[in-house]
Amino acid sequence: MKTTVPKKLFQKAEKLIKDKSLSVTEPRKNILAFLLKNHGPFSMEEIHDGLGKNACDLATVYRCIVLFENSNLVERRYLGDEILRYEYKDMDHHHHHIVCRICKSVSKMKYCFISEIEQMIRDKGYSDITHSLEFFGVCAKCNQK
Amino acid sequence: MKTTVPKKLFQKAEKLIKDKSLSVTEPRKNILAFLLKNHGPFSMEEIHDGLGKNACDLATVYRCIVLFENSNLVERRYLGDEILRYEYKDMDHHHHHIVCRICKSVSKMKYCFISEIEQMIRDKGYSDITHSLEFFGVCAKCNQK
DNA sequence: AATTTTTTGCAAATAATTTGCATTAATTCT
DNA sequence: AGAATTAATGCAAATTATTTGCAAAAAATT
Repeated sequence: MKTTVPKKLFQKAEKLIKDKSLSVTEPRKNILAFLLKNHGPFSMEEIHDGLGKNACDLATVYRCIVLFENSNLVERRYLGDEILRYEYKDMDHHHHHIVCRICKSVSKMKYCFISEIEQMIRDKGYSDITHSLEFFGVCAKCNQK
Repeated sequence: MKTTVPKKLFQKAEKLIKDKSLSVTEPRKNILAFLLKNHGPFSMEEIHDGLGKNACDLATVYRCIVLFENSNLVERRYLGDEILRYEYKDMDHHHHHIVCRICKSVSKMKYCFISEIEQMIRDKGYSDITHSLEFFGVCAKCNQK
């Protein structure tokens, strides 16, 4: 991954962090800017590598991602293997993923109509309902082989 | 957990294992019977403990569960924390879960109408589609406190 | 600019999962 | 059914992933 991140995204990252009243540090800016640039989701290691070596310690990635997750800036994804991955949580673009079981490619799915189910759950007395929805399959390319 | 498992379930477990042409061993029977008796889903440790001490080694639980998963006898669940859990995969009773974010209680949800989405994904060239769908919220009890 | 508070890097600790291998158990083959 | 073969298990050790303590560095506050 390891791509150059435009200055604009650093500024956006900085603003997002500030708006959550978190202190703005180099590692945090780098990590969030990386996630703004690249859709992911990425594992901790992938994020660490993506920043380029010596950007910050892996332990710092763990700490920042957990912080971002608690601040609702980052969303954790479970994609069927044992690795947890993270991506920027864009409130305006709720979506899910389709993961190929063979090549592990991930493609975005913007459709999601489970609000009816959520309403049912709300009727049972639950509040603050969220969901996790991912699809798995064998993609067209892998089917050809 | 650690409940006594009726003989009938041991026999059912044995049959299920045999039908997948896997060798039938004590640990495998115990583990599957435990999952037939208790809904779960359970972590590796919970399964191990549930069998009663000295039933088999924890490493054996890992090996058996992975085997069962590959044979489609057991289903892996991601419930929002970092622990993966497993339950018996009853082909006739596809379902999902609602997890309370506070007390972690898990309740079953038999509703699932995402076949339309799966069709869309199929149209994109994917095959063998499955999905993972879990809901999270704060349950009625926890809301009272 | 100085002080206080928070975060980071590094190393070490912990926890989770996997593996090698000798032993034991299950299956297969007379 | 019993011997031979194959596969699974237990145990310990190795590996991997994640977390933590603490001194140093950086950010926020004054």
